[in-house]
Amino acid sequence: MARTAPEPLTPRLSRDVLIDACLRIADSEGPEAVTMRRLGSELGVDPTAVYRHFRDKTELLIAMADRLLIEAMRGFSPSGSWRADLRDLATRARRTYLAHPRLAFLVAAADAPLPSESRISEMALGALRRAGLPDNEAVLAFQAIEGYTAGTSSLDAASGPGGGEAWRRAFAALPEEEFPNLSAIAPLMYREDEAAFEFGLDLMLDAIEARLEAETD
Amino acid sequence: MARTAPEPLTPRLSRDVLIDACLRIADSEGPEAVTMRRLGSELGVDPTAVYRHFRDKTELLIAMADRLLIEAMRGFSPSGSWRADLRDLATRARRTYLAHPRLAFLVAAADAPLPSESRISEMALGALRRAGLPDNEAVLAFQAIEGYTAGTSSLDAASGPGGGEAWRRAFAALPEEEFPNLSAIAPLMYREDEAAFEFGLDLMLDAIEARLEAETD
DNA sequence: ACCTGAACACCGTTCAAGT
DNA sequence: ACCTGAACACCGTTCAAGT
Repeated sequence: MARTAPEPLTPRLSRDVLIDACLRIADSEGPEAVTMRRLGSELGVDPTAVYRHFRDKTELLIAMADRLLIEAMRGFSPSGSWRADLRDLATRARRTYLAHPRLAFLVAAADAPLPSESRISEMALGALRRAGLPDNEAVLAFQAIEGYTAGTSSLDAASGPGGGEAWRRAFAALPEEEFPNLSAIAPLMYREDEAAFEFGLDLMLDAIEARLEAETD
Repeated sequence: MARTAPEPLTPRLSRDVLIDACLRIADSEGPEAVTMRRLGSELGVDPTAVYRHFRDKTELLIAMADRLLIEAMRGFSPSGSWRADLRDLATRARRTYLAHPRLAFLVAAADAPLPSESRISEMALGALRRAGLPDNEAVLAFQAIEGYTAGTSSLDAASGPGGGEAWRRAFAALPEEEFPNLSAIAPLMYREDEAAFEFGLDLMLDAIEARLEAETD
């Protein structure tokens, strides 16, 4: 009798399908929920099937990071203002790191730059050189802004939501004689992560601008 | 017959003894080696004995972080120059975060400020207020500098030693037409984490200084 | 009061086996 | 070529029991 066609030739898994599942789990249940077993259950597949497509979990997460950073930069194009460009790039990266607290660490610990990272670096270095910064300073400024953006955003993401309130209360409760500054300023502390991030970014950009003016004198 | 004295009244464990053991293990084998079982073997004690002194592992690591930050600030005293003070505080904190890559995350995720952190905040806010910054700006500047220092240092610590060399090679190998800036600058990238950190810190301090001068005009 | 030890509910990963 | 499933070597933590 007629035999049915041989078993499915199309693989059920692929790198993209796995990355999609990672993102779905991370977004709905948090990054700590992304385990091989959870991934297997999400896709109705044995947990160890993942190893047919990625060497290990780190390689999978790195691929996810690359996807997220590419997505974050989609549609960016230089505006004519180096300052606006750097702000735009930093803001896009920040949003990604806020949504995925562990991403920056993964990227930093990788043993090669992600493709997305090369593209971001290219764009940011382009902005700094167009601004007129000499190459040696462009590198230092790039590293400073990159570290600031990735670092502060990751730490902001790690601090629990509504954590600011608890810290203000703790600071306000400290003895005034020993902590005169903190006592006085307590009500203002950690109110707006976003404002603090932009303040610090603008400090750096202001100083770069001042440096450029000094050099053209 | 004479009975020996009752069993040892002095506990074999204490919070300080456990923190010491953590530091010994972290320094010699890296932070990932600090497990409850390893802690037990280090002290010749059952791994679960730790729970008599700390609620969970996080509480233990937070106590370790507090110890390290107190140690880092030992001997600091205001110099008369707000700028030198902030630089000194940031450099001390950076050294600690470089030596312990996960510390900043722990501190950020804690549900209350560490005692050491209150003291550091008090000193840094004092410097910014002495500089002449209004309170609302002092808070933002403090948060920016704190995040920059903790963030970049933690990320620098996470990147493998000698990682810079691999990244330079990868950047140099990119197609020049698509990555003109990165190709040109590749040999200069990620050469000196320390120089980049100080460059970024000085950018922020320069901008704060400029702001102060503008306000007194 | 403090520590032990078995046990539980997890991890990432390897490897021989299936289809 | 791709997936399964048992197994290994780990984790943090709980709880009843010992002394």
